[in-house]
Amino acid sequence: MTLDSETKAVELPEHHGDELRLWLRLLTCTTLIEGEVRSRLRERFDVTLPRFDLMAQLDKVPEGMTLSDVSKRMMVSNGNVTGLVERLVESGHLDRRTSEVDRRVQVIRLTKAGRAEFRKMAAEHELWIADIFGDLTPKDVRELMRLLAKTKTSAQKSARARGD
Amino acid sequence: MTLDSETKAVELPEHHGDELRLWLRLLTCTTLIEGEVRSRLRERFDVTLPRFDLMAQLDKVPEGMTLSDVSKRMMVSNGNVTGLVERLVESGHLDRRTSEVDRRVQVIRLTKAGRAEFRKMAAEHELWIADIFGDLTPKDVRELMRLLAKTKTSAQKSARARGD
DNA sequence: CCAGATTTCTTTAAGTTTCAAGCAATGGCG
DNA sequence: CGCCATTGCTTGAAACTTAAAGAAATCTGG
Repeated sequence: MTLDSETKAVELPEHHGDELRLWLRLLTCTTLIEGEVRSRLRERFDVTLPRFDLMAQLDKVPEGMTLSDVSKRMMVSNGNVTGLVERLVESGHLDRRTSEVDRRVQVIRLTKAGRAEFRKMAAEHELWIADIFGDLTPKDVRELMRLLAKTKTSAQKSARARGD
Repeated sequence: MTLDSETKAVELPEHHGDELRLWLRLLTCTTLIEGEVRSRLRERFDVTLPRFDLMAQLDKVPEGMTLSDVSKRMMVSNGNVTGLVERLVESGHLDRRTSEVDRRVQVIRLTKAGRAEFRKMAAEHELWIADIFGDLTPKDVRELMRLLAKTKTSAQKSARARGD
């Protein structure tokens, strides 16, 4: 019966409300900011957030990336990227070609026009973000960075433990 | 020219990269956790995250809420809620009736079955969240709560300044 | 009372998103 | 070489999401 009581001790209803509240607050913050950025992007540049995000990924890598790379970086499904890229190629923002060393692979890059347009948007976007986080002191920012890094690591560990 | 130089001083290209990096990290964290929760909900209960979230809102208010209330709380559009509710009524989780004092208003509540199913899911959900945030100390949690509250206030202020 | 404004919800179109299934190309191994 | 597992991407179905326009009920100021 010792084992039994020990087992019970571990399974006793613990106090997890704080973590739950933290998660809800994290989600609220992100949703709030995301909505704000989304509506500014639409209003100001008539562009959607996913399009902007995709272009942001590509802007960092002039030589281009494969669809899989994009999909991993954006943490969205492959099929999602296929559709997004389709529309961005259609609108002339992206350039897409099949890799010559591996014909399964599609390499996409920003076109000249796409890059120019993105840079313009990105410059304003950065100001919006600075404004949105405007009440935080540099110390707050550092501290949040640190705690979110820790959170990310913790979440990744938990995901990995379950089997990715 | 004093005014000019003062103006310039304000408009000098400032250092906003930190805020941008913070926003990206915040977004990464949330996306990561959201994806994890989403896939556990599907795997374990074959339910989508939006359905779960909607039921979570309703669980807190046994007498029910209007669609507008839900839409505000979840920070999603009205049309979105209309569709979600439709499917959840269809599946027997929700009960919907027209208010008698205002015939524009639809009041929705969890059905008995819906509530029972939600409670079961919520119990496990809370454990997942605790696990996902498992590396954070109680102090980390408190500090994150505080900083995210500040962030939320700042973001709301910025949104309001633009005109909601 | 009643005309216009507002609120609540639905509808529509376009786009985003996931998951699962499928296809094509590659790479490894016997 | 030839099988077959893997990888990269696309497709298809269902769901989710938004913005915008519309319909119905209510409220408000004259």
